[in-house]
Amino acid sequence: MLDLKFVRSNQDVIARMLRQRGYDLDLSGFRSLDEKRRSILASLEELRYQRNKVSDDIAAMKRRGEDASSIISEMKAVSKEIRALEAELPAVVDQLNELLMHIPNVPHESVVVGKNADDNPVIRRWGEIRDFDFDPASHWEIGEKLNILDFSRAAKIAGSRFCLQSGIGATIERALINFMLDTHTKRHGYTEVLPPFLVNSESMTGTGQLPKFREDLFKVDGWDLFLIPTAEVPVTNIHRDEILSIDELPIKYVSYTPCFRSEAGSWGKDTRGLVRQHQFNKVELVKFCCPEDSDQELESLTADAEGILQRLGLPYRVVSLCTGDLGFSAAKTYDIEVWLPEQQLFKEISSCSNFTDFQARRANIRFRRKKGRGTELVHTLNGSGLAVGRTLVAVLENYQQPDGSVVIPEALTPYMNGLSVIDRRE
RNA sequence: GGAGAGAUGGCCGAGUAGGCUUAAGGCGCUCGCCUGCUAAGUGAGUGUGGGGCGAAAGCUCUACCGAGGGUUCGAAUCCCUCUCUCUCCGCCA
Repeated sequence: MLDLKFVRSNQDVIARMLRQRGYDLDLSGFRSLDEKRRSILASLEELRYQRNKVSDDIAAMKRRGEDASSIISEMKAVSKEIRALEAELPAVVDQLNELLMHIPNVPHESVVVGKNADDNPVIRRWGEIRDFDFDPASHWEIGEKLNILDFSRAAKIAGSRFCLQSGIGATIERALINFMLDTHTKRHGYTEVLPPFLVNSESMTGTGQLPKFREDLFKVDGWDLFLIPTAEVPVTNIHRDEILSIDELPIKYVSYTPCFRSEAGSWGKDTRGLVRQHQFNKVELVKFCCPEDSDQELESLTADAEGILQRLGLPYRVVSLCTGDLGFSAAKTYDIEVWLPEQQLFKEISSCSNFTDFQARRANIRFRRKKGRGTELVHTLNGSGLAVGRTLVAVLENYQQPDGSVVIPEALTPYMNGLSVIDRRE
């Protein structure tokens, strides 16, 4: 959510921003709603002032034992007026908030203007794409042959877009999770958190999934609880409605959670394999920092995520999302895309974003500086570090051998009880 | 699930037969003073959101005592509903 005062005095900036993002949003009602709100507030506060003052007079008269009945009946009318205005206000405020909640964040000045993903500039590449002397197989073929991925039984248990991993398939998932958590806690200085996997609607609103993206969520029937689509939701909400001390900043959390997404609107996309599932594991990085540090924190957060791919020896590239491809709450986003040899393309494996104060305003997360009074909103950032399922896809496909076995990256073998090759077992 | 107790500022903690409460007092913090340094002492200041005035520093009004309703001229205080925490009992991985 943007600042009301900012929107009020920067209508032209907002309009240009909406155009660049490809949004069609009518803001014509904003000014009149805003003025209506302020005029109601002005008369309301004037009346309250009067009421407070006269109430003191009544108290004083009563203490002196005087008769106050005529003033009291006078104030009855004032109170009635106050109640009428109080009843009028919420509807106006709600409409104004509704409008504000649907305005996306202002892109960072370094974000290029573009229509869609085709306009995303590639920032850098890392690693060498392996030259296969055979036709590389897809991860689902590899996984089913090795007896570690079982999509048909998962469909029986739960339906499409689920996977059952067994034996080494379960172990390597756990190994990847532990490898990522250890790397981020020991090498990159993050604090590990294990949050609830179900959250209430306030939390979903705080990070922006509600009200706009309800369709993407699984809701628990009969409860105000949703399955989390990403650890970003519970972890960012850790500090909802808090005022942090500047000494605590930056706060860096790493969190493993399963993620649950309905994937409404992506029917027919990535229907096979692990790439797009209703449930997948993810290790997420979340930061809270001072406004002046968030540009740099985004760079280091992205580098931390890249570090995982580098240690696993998986080739990737980093793209910067253009205005047309940028998410609703983000001011700037780097996507890290890993190379998948079977499809011959780079596939998103991490998305690292700076939300500036956009999420913090909605979730009411502030901090106080040592000198100077008042509070400021923190900046929040997050990024996958990494999507575990897609990392497994990349490992299986990039490390496959002609005989159908898969070499385990060196960094991972300590987490695999020393196992260095996944082979067909009887 | 049953019975009881509770929720007050950054923290602790008073305050409920409604009105001199502008939410006492303490801790912490900030800025002074004082003393070789530290500690102690001492003086002042110190919540958040919103509105208005102002170039600004600031001034002023208003709301906020877990959340939401209600009673009243007036609610931290009385009534109702809900949420959460604690104690005991029951059930349970």
